[in-house]
Amino acid sequence: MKKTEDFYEKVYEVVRQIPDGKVTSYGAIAKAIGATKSARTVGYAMNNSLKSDAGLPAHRVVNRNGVLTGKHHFNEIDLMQKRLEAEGHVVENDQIKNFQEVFWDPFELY
DNA sequence: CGGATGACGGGTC
DNA sequence: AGACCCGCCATCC
Repeated sequence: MKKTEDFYEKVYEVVRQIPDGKVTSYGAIAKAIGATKSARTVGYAMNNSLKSDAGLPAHRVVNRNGVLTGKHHFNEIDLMQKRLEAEGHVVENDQIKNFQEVFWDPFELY
C-alpha cells in the first residue's frame, strides 16, 4: 500500500506543477513519474484525489486526445470545461482545441 | 482467487 | 476518422 500512496503523491505533485494555461495527459504524467504504472492508474489517483480534496487543478489533466474524459467526476458536469475556458482554452465537443499547442509535457521537470 | 470496472494508451481494421 | 481490441494496474464484489 505504501508504494501506491507514494505513486499518488507523485501524481499530485506533477499535476500541481502544471503551468497556468497549460494541460497535460494521464499517460504523460505516468511517463514522467517513471512509467512504472499505467496511465489508467494515474486516472485512478485523480479520482482518489477528489475525495481527498487535494485542491488539484484536475481540469488541466485530460487524455491523450485532449478530451475531457473526467468531466463527469466534477461536482458540476461543465465545471471542468468552464475552468479550462477561464484559463484561455477553447473547448469544443468536450475536446480541447489546439491541444498540441497547450500541451505541457511533465517530462520537462526531470 | 477470479472477473468486472475505470479520469488511459497504443495498435489494428 | 471511428470502432474495436488488448495490455495496463488499483480497487471492488
